[in-house]
Amino acid sequence: MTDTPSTGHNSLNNSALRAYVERVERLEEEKRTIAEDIKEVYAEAKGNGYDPKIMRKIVSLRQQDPDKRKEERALIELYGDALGLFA
Amino acid sequence: MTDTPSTGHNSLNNSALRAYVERVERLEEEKRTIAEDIKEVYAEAKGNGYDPKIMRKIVSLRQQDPDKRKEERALIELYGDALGLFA
Amino acid sequence: MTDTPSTGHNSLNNSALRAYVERVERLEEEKRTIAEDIKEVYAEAKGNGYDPKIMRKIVSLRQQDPDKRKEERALIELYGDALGLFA
Amino acid sequence: MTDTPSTGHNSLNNSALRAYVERVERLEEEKRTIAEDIKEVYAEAKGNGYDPKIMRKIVSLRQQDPDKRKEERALIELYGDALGLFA
DNA sequence: TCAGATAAAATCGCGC
DNA sequence: GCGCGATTTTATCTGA
Repeated sequence: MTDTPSTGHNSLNNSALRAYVERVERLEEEKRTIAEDIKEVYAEAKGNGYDPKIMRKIVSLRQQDPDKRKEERALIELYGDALGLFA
Repeated sequence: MTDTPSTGHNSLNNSALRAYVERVERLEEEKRTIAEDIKEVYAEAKGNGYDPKIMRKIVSLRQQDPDKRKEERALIELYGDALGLFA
Repeated sequence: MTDTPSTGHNSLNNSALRAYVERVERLEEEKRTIAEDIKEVYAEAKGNGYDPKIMRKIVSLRQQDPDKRKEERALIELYGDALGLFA
Repeated sequence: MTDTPSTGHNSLNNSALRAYVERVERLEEEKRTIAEDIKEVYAEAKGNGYDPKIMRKIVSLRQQDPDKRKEERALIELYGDALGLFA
């Protein structure tokens, strides 16, 4: 009495569930691989004297819409100046 | 033989465990309360025309060591310029 | 020409902004303190043989509504069995 | 007419930096795509009556080492019973 | 081994 | 109301 393809004495379609779970798992595996690749790039860059932390910031800045980025920069400047942050 | 209040036949000192857990829970409750207070401050500020997102950045900038902050700013400038980010 | 007595060359009411930011900072400081207290409790518990990771799970389980918790448990059981997870 | 490979009046090798950043960006883009695919799978599963939250737990359980998983389960049981959590 | 940084997951709040 | 995006919390990993 394990799982029988036909009957399904519970309300689950086991094969469908299994298929979904396995698809997710394959995709997660790919994602993990890519994440490792990214780490390697940063490690290599670090080995050549670049600061990975700064690089990460640059990457995230480049992903922003230029206009939004400028506007945000301006606001930070404005608020920061108001508090003497950059004095 | 299940668990009787008096004997304690498993390896756990239940009262000690319970005390730890309850201490954590009280502290977590306090933390939650404060987190809500913080949200309220931002909400109030927003109601008066301040941008909460920018305020959060300002708060986090102010928490950094000024020297570190300046150095990081300079590096971002350097890397960003090298890539034409601020052009 | 409201806010800053002397200069006021920008549209910000500096004192209001400063007040908000400082309120947030005080609250953040309290939150940090409490977070440290929580860590200490776990560290002490660990020193007495309790597993902090498990304790965290227990704390989060206790925060859930009992009915919800039971329902979720049942669903995990159901899905897990369907995939032979607990075999 | 912007960055000249030869002169380098700053300490950065711009092309090397640019190459690293662009490699990261390509990989990040792939990662994002896969993350979206994963969301789609969960959405589709949800459309067929499966609970995505539970599915995520199942996926993460399946990624654990079976022995570790059993041990953790047992500990949660132990601690939970000690606090009357499952009563 | 422990703290700090990074990444993942869960939660929350907004906009459609 | 529901998905989407942002924030926060949790867990993992690295380096001291």
